[in-house]
Formats: sequence, structure tokens, C-alpha cells
Amino acid sequence: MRFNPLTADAHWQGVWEERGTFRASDERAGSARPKAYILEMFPYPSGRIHMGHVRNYTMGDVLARYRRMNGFEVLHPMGWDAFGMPAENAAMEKKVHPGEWTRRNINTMRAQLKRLGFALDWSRELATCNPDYYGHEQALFLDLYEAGLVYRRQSEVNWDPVDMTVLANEQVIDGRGWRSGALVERRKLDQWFLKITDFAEELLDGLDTLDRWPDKVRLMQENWIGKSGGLRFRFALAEPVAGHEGFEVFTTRPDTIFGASFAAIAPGHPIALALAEGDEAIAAFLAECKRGGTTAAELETAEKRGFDTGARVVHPFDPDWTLPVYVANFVLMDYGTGAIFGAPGQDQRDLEFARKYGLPVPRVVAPSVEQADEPVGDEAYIGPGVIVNSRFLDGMSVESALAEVIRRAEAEGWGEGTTVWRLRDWGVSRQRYWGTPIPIVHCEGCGPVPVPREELPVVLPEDVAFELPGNPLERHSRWRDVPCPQCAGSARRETDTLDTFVDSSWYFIRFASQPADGPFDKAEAERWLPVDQYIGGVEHAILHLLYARFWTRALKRIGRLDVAEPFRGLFTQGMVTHLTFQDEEGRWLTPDEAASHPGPVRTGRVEKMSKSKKNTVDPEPIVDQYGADAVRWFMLSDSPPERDLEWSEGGIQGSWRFVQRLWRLASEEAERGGSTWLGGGEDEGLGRKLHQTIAAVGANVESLAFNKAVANLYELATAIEKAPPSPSRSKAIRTLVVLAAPMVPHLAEEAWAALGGEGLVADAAWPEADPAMLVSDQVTIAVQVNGKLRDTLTAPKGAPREALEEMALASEKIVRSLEGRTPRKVIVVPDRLVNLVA
RNA sequence: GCCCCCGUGGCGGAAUUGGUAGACGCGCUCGACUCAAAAUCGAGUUCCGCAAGGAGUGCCGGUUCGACUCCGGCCGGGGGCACCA
Repeated sequence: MRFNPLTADAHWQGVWEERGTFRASDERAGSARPKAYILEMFPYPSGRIHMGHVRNYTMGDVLARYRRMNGFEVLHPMGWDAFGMPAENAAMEKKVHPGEWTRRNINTMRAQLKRLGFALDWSRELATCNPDYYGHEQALFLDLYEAGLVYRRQSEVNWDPVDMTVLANEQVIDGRGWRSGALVERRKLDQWFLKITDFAEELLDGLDTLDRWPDKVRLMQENWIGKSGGLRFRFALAEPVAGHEGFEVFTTRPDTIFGASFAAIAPGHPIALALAEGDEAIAAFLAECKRGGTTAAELETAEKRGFDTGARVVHPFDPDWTLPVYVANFVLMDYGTGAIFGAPGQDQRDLEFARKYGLPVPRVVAPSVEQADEPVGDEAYIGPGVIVNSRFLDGMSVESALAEVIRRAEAEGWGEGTTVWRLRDWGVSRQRYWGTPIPIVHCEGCGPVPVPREELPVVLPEDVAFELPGNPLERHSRWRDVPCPQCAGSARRETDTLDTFVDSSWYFIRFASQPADGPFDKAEAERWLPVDQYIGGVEHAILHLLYARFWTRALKRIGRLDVAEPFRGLFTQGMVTHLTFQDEEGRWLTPDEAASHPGPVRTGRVEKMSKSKKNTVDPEPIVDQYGADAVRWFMLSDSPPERDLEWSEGGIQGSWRFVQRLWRLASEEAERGGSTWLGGGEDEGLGRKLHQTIAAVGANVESLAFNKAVANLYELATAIEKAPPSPSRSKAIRTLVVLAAPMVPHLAEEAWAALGGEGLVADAAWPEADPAMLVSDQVTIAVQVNGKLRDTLTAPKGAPREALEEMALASEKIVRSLEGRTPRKVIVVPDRLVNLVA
């Protein structure tokens, strides 16, 4: 009599849905019950659910079910991050409308998710590609626009001249478009930006409050925001150049100011551009700089190159000291001021540059005064030390010299201490069809004009063609050409759409509150937010999580939502991996192909499941074969959730065995008549094991250590199997079913019903561990001689030190180990060990 | 180059503050049931050794009565950022 998931899964899923078991109540949240908002990163509807989704949503589900059983009102919603490029690619390749393709995928994936029995509130399901989602997003965009947090400026993009589209950096491979293979150009386009840099300081400071985020993610965001303190100052040109009398530079090392041997400006610097107007050699150099690749590898190997402009700047501390001005390819226009001074003795890049162009390399920092005149070799000295060869700074530490230069610069009025950020404003314009239309109209007379609120949503036109390259919105004159909302003159809609990261920057708010007439209701959203536990892949550690934090803070600033940080707890789960297989010619084989391949098969490394390596395992046939619970159980077993999990046939079979084992325990108990068992007394040992397990599983689920909770349940099951029938055993079986319910909910319902449990096990209360049962009155004491274990003995709990020492000395093994020596020191840790030092 | 994380059996991994290393699972071995196989159940499984015993958490050293755990230095693997002044 096996547990049959084929019938049980569907049955219990139907019962939960019918009863609305997992529907979250806004009224109860926070009033009748404490609230818990559990969220997993919503999926992109790519076609089918993959194992990564299953793992991610299973973890969230266990936590959601566990919280419910602990009396929380739980919000656990699901939706679709439904805009994006793959839909347009599908449209081009398969001649299907992106909307149709997306909606079809959503239907498939929803059905797949439902088969896994997740405790989701489907009544709140949303898809970002629906006007009743993105229309509200347009309203929020206008709110930010009116608050001055949105602006428009020219910006360089990667332009694919064949596909006539903008490419993300990741889509440029070796300088060519990933799809067309055409050489990518750098083009300047007018684009919309969100002022995330306005929030740099608070986004950085806010990280300190996120104590339930992984340190790794906080660190990555900190580096991304990249705060640097330093000095910004003005270099005066000895002779004016193309109308400029000087330029500003930024440095984090003003203490090295007397080590300066040149100044350098970026190829895009206004002075460089002005010089190029009248000088073909400079113009040629600038063109050369532009051509260079932008990939990481190219930049790493790129040579430092410069062009001596012939101009000179005056050293701020010495009017008689001038420095040559170069245009240098390693100076970035969009960081700091786009210009630097070079101190080759203390900076590796400056050193390489100076060596190449024969510039002096003075030492101004030395480990000690005695090393003041030691020449700098192939490596710049960036360590701590004392300032040398620097006039009034000589003898100071790096820190005090730094402060002193800033103080003088400010006092003398030629510079000031400032902070520079690595973080750039967020460019949100995408020259794409399948995204949220930016609700702006461009009027020849009035310029950019917001679409009036009553005209929202600006709906994407359905009748678009993808035969031609480029953005179909630009060609759709009926949609594009509209009168200006201000002057009624002729105008055009903005044809760019929003970056899909905008869509995912507020979906968690819409889940919490979804009125028809606005993005969300403030009070209702604040009832649920912040998300108590957010779970997703570490690949979103920076962009999505930073954008969502920014968006939430922007809403707070304009008074729409009083929440500073959207995600109270964050967990980044590992990937699902699998063995890879190749045939004799190096072609990748699927696991099935590998098994039936006639020739030799090379078994490769364990890698992330991916289509290109053909090592994916589709969850659906696995669910068909083993049922949802076995798959869920496997996803939680073995590997710690933050690490990668290797899919294996053996693993899923082991999970299947355990599901059946649990069922056997429960069904045999049910046949026996459950709690009406009359023989035998209480089984104290089993009772202790039970309560220890209750405590351990609870603690481990709370800390998301699902692999340990799984181990706890295995142990309890084994202990029950080995125990003779007794009331304790009957109780342990019922409790085991409750403890396992968040992980294997279908089996648990079936077993619960068989055992005559009241209502649904999903609604059952999480058992409480009896503290008195967690400690036993006998403890095992380790006995060591010189720190090495020689014997163990059993003693009553709380036995006094002297008694333990005496027992240890009486042990035959200990006597032998001591070889007649008398211990000169005895360390006793009560209830733990005795260590005899001889 | 800079920053961060991780090295424990054949494998995935346990080990709350330094206190019996290897829980639990996979795999493997032996046994039971079976005509047989599958399934299931039982026993065993860090290494060397018949045993007594010894060694053992990447390597070297240190602190300690006692180190997987703390400190220093190496080696190996992984991740993030990347010409950020």
C-alpha cells in the first residue's frame, strides 16, 4: 500500500484551492495575527519551469507554511516578470506576437508551479506586461518626474547597425552584436535617467541596517556604490587652451600632490574635444581611443597611451612649477571630473604611463624616513608610511598630510574636500517594443511633456510587425503621432520603453496592495511591507536589489510609502547543477542521450544546468514519476541552501524512499488504531528524541538550514521505526507528520487524514518542544589524557567536579593511559569532559 | 590588479560559545526475504592495523589543558568589481 502522489497531489491541491487556504487577509495581518511576507524573486516566463525555480520556490514555501503553522498571517504571492527581450526574439524567430508568446508561457508555467503544491496566494497574481500593472508604473514614473528625480540627457550606447537596436554590454561580444555579428558602434542618444545618485549616501548607510542580508551582498553593493573621499581642485593652465583657462581634477591622494609629474584628461574631456577641432593628430588619437574594445579582458591588457598636448598646468602650491598635460586613454570621462594629476611613485597606472613617456617618478611616500630617497622600481608604493620630498608635508603620515592639503586648498580657495561616487544614474530608456511605454510626449514647441494622468495607461499597440529590424514603435505612426497635451500642436510619443528592472523595482508593493485606481494603497502596503524574507539568486545581488531599494526610498521621499528598506531579510540560494556528458567528438549530450549513446561517453564536470551544455533536467517528468513531495524533499536535502545542489538520480530516489517510509509509518499506525493503543507505557527515550527534533527542526527552518532540518526528520523517523509500540510512539508519528508538513505537504495531508487529524495539517499548530524533555538526566562525559580522548563514561547530569574526576581516575582505560603518572592538573567541564594533564 | 568566500571520508555535507570530528543522505560491502530479480528490511562503512593501538579536518607554524573552530604564513578552488584617479 504505497503512497500514490499521482492522485494525492492533485486532490490536496484542489482542497487548498477550494478552501482558499493560502489566501492572505489584509484585515488579519498585523492585527489578529503577526504578519509574515515571504517572497521569492518572480520568474521571467521563458517557457517552462526549471529546477532552479523549483529549488527557490520550495525554500520559500517551507518558510511560508512554517510561519502559517506558527500563527502568522502569511503573504506568499507569485507573479511574472513578463517584459523583456526574449519575447521579441521569439517574435522574430517564430513569427508569434511577444504578448501571445509570453501569455502562453505564463499559462504553462503557472500550471507547472501549481503541480508542486506551493502555498501561494494566487488571487494576487500579476504580470508586468498587463496594462493594469504597467499603467500604474507609468503613474509612478510621472510622480518621480514631477519630483525632479527623472531627467533626460545624451548618453552613449552600444548600437547594432544591422539590428538597429541598442545592446546591453553583455550583448556585445568581441565588439560585435551577439545576434547580428555586426561591428558595434558607440552612439549618442537622448535617454531618460533616474537620479539614483541622489540616494547614494542613504543607499550606502541603509546597508548597515540590513542585518539579515548576506554580508557578501552588502559588500557587493557597497563596492558598487563606491564612495571615495578626496580633494577636487582646479589646475590653472599656464597659457589658455582653446578658450579654457584651466580644469578640475579629483584625487583620493592629495597627500601625493608634490609627487605629481603630469596631468591627464580623458579623451572625451571638453578641452580634448576643443583641441581636436584644430589638430588632426589629436583628433586621430581620440578616434583611436574610441575604437578600443570595452570588454574587461581588453581593458586589462590595453596599453596606457597618451598624447602630449603641449599645454602645461601650474602646480597649486608653486606658481613656478608646471606640469605637462596629456590626453590619456585610461582616464575616464564619467568618473570624478574626467581629469587627474599623475603621481607615478604612488600609483601603478600613473607609473606605467610615466615610464612609457619618460616622465619623472619622484617618491613622496616611504615606509620610513631613511628610505626617502630609495628610487621607485616597477611597482608604485601604495603602502602606509611617512611623507617625504614634499616641502611642508615632510614627516607627516599619509592621513595627516591628506587632511592638511585639503585644509590649505580650502583656505586658499583653489579646491575642496569632496566625495565622489562610483554609482551612476540609472539609464532606463530601452529602444525596444516589449516593455513599459515611457509616458512622455515630445512636442516640437513644448519639449518633453508628461502624458496627462487621465490618459494612462499608455497601452502598447498590438498590431506591430517584427519583420523589419529596429523598434516597431518608431514605425507605428498611428500610435506614435499624437497632439501635444499642452499646446495641441503636433507631437510624438516617446517610443523608448522602460528597462525591465523598473518593473521589478516595485512588484512586491503591488502584491501587498492592488487597488484598480492606483499603484497601491499606502496604509495597506505598509501593513505588509517590508518583505520579511526575500529569496532568490545571487545574480541579482547588485542591480535588482539596488534598484528596488532605490525605488522604495524614492517613494518614501515623495511621501507615497513610509518604508525605507523593502527587504528585511534576504537569502541568496545556490544553483542546481548536474553532470555534463560529451560524445567522442565533444558534442554535448543530454543525460538520456548519454545513457543510450552507442559510442564512448566522456563524463564532464558538474556544472550549472544550462541548455547549451544539455545538462538540464526538466522538473515536470520528475514530478510525473515521483510526485511533488519527493522533488521538494530532494531540493531541501543534502546541500546547504546557499550552496549549489547537484541533481542526481540517486538523490531523487532516496527522497522517494523517504516519502514512502513516512507513509508506511503513518499508514501502519492508522491501521493499528492510532492513539487507542493500549499496551506498553511511555517511551521516555523516544519522547526526548521527539522534543529534541521539534526544537531542532524549528530552529533550522527559522535559519533556513533546510538540509539540517531534513537530517533531523530522518533521525526521528529512524528512532520511531526502532521503537516498540507505545503511546509515545503513536504521538511521535503524528508529530512527525506535522513537522514534515511544510516540506512534503501532500503526503502530510494524506497521512494526517488517515490518522484522523482534525482539519488540514496545513492549518495545524506547530508543536511546542517541552523544555524539560530537551535535557536528559544522564550525560556522556568524555575523558581525556593530555587532551586525547581515552574513555567515555556516563554520569548523572550536574554531577559535581570531584565526582567526575573520581570516576575518571577509576576508569581502567585511564589508568592504563596514565602509565602510573599522577595528573598534575585536572580540567573538568561539567556535563562535558574531564581532561587529565600528566 | 583590488575586494570577498571556501578547502572535513569514495561523494553531498554535520559538528550553538574552542570541549567525544565524520550526524543525516548518497554510494559501496555483507546478510535476510525471493526459484530469481526488483522493491523492502537488518548490519557495516575516515585511513593504517588481525588486534592492542596509531594517524587524521589543504600545507607549515603559533596560542591553549584541549583547535575543523582562534592567530600568522603558504598552497589550491570559487565569486564580485575592474584603467574608479
